[in-house]
Order: sequence, then structure tokens, then C-alpha cells
Amino acid sequence: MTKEKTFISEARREQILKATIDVLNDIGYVKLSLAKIAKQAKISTGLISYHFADKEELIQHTLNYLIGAQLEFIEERVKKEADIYQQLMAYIKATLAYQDEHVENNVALIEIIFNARTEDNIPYYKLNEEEEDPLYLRLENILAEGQRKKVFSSDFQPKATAILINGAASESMLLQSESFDIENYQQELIRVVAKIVK
Amino acid sequence: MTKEKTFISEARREQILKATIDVLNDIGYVKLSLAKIAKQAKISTGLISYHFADKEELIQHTLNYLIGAQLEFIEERVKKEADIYQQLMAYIKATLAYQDEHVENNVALIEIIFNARTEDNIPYYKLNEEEEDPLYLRLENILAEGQRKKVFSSDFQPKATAILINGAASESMLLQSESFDIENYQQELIRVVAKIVK
DNA sequence: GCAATTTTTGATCGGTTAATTAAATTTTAA
DNA sequence: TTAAAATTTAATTAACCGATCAAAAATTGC
Repeated sequence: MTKEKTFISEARREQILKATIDVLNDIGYVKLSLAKIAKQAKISTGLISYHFADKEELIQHTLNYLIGAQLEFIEERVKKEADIYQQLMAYIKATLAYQDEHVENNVALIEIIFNARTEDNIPYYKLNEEEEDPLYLRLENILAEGQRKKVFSSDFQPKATAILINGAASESMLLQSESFDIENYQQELIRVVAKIVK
Repeated sequence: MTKEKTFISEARREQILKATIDVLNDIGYVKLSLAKIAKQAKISTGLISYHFADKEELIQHTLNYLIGAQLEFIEERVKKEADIYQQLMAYIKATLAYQDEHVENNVALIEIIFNARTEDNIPYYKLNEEEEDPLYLRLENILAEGQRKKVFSSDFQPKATAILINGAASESMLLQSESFDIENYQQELIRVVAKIVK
């Protein structure tokens, strides 16, 4: 109820949020300030405070947006596949595709996760994500379901394998150079995962 | 030549460096200040400025130390093995062991890599490490040498596979919880890598 | 069209921080 | 003993930041 905002208010909040992502890409979390965000969005600093309780709430919303966008992107492609094996491949391809196509979002996500902290001063990257992170769970479920349906070998552990695949997939997030051939890496990763699940 | 420091100076620099690692673990890079480091080391802030030109030089030295320590730890264990296959396994085990046994070093490393920036304002995590990072190169060389010696299958690409293995291995760095069984993860990772190199 | 409400501005307040430096003191080494 | 090196203390400079708020402007509902 408290969150029923007007149309214009929602639009403004989204504008500020997008500006935050831009500024994070430009100068990073350490130098992030409301003044910089305001300048990027071409509004006054006071307006940010009007729409967000404080800087932390703004960052929290930006984080939620970024996580949601990635999840939606991947889920969208996974659910198009009926076959469980194709779902697994879609998951991997979508993960890499998102990193390639939405670099700004990934950079902003990294900046927040590795810098922002909870009220208890615990950095987000130390929070146990594998227990709650919907992306982790999605992958783990695909792997487990494949085993249940006897499509995959029962020769691997869904949880450990999910961590492994996610680790291998997100590594490419950090390697956006000319020399890194993401197309080729995707093929290799898919070949390896195919081997694992047999 | 300019770096020829006295014994006491070297000891002090190392003390400051260790204090920096401690403070990074306690409060993170964002809140890091010379005052906090001085307090941790139980010295005056001025003394830090006396031994390090500026904050950036201190961070740079801390980063070099952390990278060197990890490399040394892993290399130490790899070179004990004569067999190339055992070298590969030693590399993976050592990578995970280091993350488990030197959590403070890894946290400090993460804090610096994901926060500090070069003079050109480029974050360290965006620098193309796979081209220069000695750890990457070491793994890639093991994989390539194994193929050359026909011990490994020629069915994978050393570079892509090195990225994959490093990604899967470093993922566990972020998952230090009670629910995460690093022992079990190591076994799974080793099984998978064994499958890849056949 | 007018009054109430929402949105926006922009200046200001109180606080933090880094880096530097000068001067005084202590420690070290030869 | 003494000169150089190491260390403390404390003051300075100068920048910046997040939050606040009163007032202005824009929008909405009636």
C-alpha cells in the first residue's frame, strides 16, 4: 500500500535508477554520489531524495532491478524449451548472452555486489546466494529434474554442478576483451556441460 | 635502486600492508582510510605517509603481495608433481585449498580488485587478466603440455578450458558458508575436469 | 479555472576524509 | 657521540557528500 506511487513518480524513479547504472559504469561505486546521479539524470539532487528515502534505498532498488532483469532474460529463454536438455543449454546460452548484450547491467551489478553492504556491514558478495539466488535454484532444478527424468546421468550432484556451471559461466563476465571469443567459449562450455550430464 | 630500503623500513611496510588486509576484511574498501589502517597497526597516520607515497601506492603493494602469495602457494604444490595429470589436479586442489585456508587474503583481494582503479579510472576487474595473469597462464600451460604429451585428449581448447576451470574454482571463493561443503565440491570439480581432459 | 497536491529546485548544513607538512622526539647505527 | 632515520603529534588545506528544507513550479482533480 505504501508503495502505490503515481505514474510520474514511477517513471522518475526508473529514470534515476537508470542514471545510477550509468554512473556506476562511468565512475564506479566508490565515487558514486547523489550529485553525480542527479547530473547524469539532469535533475536536481533534492529530487533524488524526494523519490528515495536515502542512498541505500536507491542502491537496493537498483540491485533488485538488475537481478530481476537478468533473471527475466534467462527465464524467458529457458521456458521456451520443452525438452529438459534444451532447457539446460538455453540456460547456459542465455547466461552468456546476457553478459554479452547487457554489459552495463553486469558492470553495475558487480559494482553494487562487491561494494554495498547490509546494515550489519556484511558485503553482499558474502551473503549465501546459492541458498536463495533464484538463478542458482533454477539451474539446480533443471539438473535435478533431468536426473529424475533419467535424461541426465545420475553421476553428478545437482548443487555442486550448478555452482560449477555458474562459476564457469560468470567468469566470462569479467573477460570482455577483443581477444576473448565469447562465441567459442560458449561452444566449449556447452560441450563440457554436455559431457558432464552425459 | 630507489627501492633499497632498510631492514626496519621493510618490516614496517609489511606491517602496514598486513594491517591493510585486516582493515579490508573488517570494513571493506569503501570505508578504508589511512586512519583506520594506522589504528589497526597501532601507529600514527603520518607514518604511513612516510613509508608509502600515497594511498594508491599502498593499495598497489597490497595487491601485488596478495597476488604473489596466492601464486606462490599454488606453484609450490604444482611443482611437487612430476606427472602432468597430477600437476593439473594439484593446481585445482591448491586453488581451492588457498581459498579455504586464506580467507582473509581472498577477501582483501576481492575488495581491491573490485574497487581499486588505475590512473585511467579503469577498474582492475576489467583489465584483461587472462592475457597476463600468471595463474591463468600456468593452468593453460599445464593443459597444453598435457595435450602435447598425449596424456590429455586433444578434444578441448587449453585457453577456454583454463577459463572454465578457473571460473568454477573461484566461484567457491564466494561461497564460504556452513552449508557449502568445499571438500565435496573439490571432489566434484576434479571428477568433472578428469572427464574433460579424459 | 482554481485550489490542493505533487513535483522540483537549489542553496545550505553538518559532517567526513585524504593528504601533506612542519616541528619535536626517539631510535638506530657507525 | 653524533648524524641519519624513524616516528609522533597536530595543524592545515581543500574537497566532497548526503540529507534537509523552504519556496517555486507544475500538475491534478474538481
